[in-house]
Amino acid sequence: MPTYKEIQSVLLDRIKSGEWKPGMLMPPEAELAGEFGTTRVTVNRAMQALAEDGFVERRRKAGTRVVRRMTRDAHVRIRIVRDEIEQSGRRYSYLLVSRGVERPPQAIQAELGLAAETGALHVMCLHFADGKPFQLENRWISLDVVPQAADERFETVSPNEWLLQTVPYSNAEHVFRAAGASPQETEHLDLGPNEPVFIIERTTWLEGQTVTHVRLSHPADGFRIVTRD
Amino acid sequence: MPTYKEIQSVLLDRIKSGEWKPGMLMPPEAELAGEFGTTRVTVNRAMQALAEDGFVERRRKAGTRVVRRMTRDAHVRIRIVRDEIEQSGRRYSYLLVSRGVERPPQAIQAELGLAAETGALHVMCLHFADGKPFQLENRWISLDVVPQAADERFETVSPNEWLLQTVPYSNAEHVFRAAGASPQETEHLDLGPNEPVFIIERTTWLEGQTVTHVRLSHPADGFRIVTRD
DNA sequence: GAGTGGTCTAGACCACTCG
DNA sequence: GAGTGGTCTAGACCACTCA
Repeated sequence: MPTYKEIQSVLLDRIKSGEWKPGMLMPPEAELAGEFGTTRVTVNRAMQALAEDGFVERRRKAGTRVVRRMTRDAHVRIRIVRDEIEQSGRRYSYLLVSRGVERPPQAIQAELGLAAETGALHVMCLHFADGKPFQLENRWISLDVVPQAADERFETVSPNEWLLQTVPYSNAEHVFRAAGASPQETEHLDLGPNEPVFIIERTTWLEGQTVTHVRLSHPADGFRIVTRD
Repeated sequence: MPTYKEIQSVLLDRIKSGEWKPGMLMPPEAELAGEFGTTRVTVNRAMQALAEDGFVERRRKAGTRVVRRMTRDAHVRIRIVRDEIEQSGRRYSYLLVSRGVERPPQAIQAELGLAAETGALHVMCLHFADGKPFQLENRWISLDVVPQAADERFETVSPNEWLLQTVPYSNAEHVFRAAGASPQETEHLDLGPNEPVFIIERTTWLEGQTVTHVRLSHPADGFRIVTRD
């Protein structure tokens, strides 16, 4: 008697091998239960897992179809920058560049959902790998949502790590892009003017309220994002 | 009687609100089943979903713990370049630059897992948005794994789309990075020398065999990757 | 050894949606 | 209306692993 994971794997093989082609209707659960000598519930569990993984689409009455893919999904795991540097065997160091409450530029203000007059905590800092600038962190924190940040100096703990401790389960959206180095990036990352940088922008919210917006800039050589799956 | 999804959502709220903090042991399934007035199986389904989403870790006898996160996961959906351009309301066009069987450079040879003497199909082509170069596709295809590719001219269908039709459920690994434009990119993408480009490199395999390796280069302005979740 | 999660069965009812 | 998936229950046995 196969487990649902074995069934899942067999069904996936049939999809990958082309026995069941994209767009095709798969047999109903009851029929597969008969074939595998198991219950419908077990087959159901297997097919739900396939649906979560994006291989099939299921609708009541309509049945289960192999998905026609016009996209590729990839998963990215972004580590705390300190761990990323240390796990690659390099020495990590940290430098606070500036910290203060300011009125953010309009784009950031909109992103944070702030009223026109409200200030936010602006922190800039640098992360080094073996003494070389690795990442410039340019961050705005909403003091409405995280008032505790006002008491934190960020002289030894980076806002990145502090926020992950303080607001561990916020949601986030990331933008990855490339650009020529801005004057600020040129200066702090020790680059020539307009040299390529890799930028991650992240906006983080908790229960509908924006917590923070950050721009993480990296010299293009020595930084890459690798997906898993 | 709550459904497992309702239970999942209640448990997630307790985690997000900090009632159950990172590292904490959660009550056993049997106890929660009592609390929710349902069966252990239903609670189990809810907690398995939380585990798949990365919020908790479960071990027999040890119980279920809220995960201590030092990472952030993000999901990326990469569309076929034609869809990406057309869905943004721009006109898509395609140009084949070159196509032929060649001995690939060593790095690609290793990536494709080819013997030293073996050739592979090398295709270069361009994707335009409103007549402006949007993406340079530089691809190597293993003829051992996809012999049908030898008969395909790629004059109107890009290798990207052809492969997605032909080998729809291969696995892939992506690398995202930034760089200054190479001479080739400078020429085809209509850039100045060393202007920033955003590069996606993708290696694709099917049942342990490498199908293809591709380098997709984009002018940095006008290209970004946005994550979902 | 004993507590915890992993999974199965058999039967049931419900919810959706296609024709 | 009828076929399909979504989910629950009650009970059971097993697999792991901590103390």
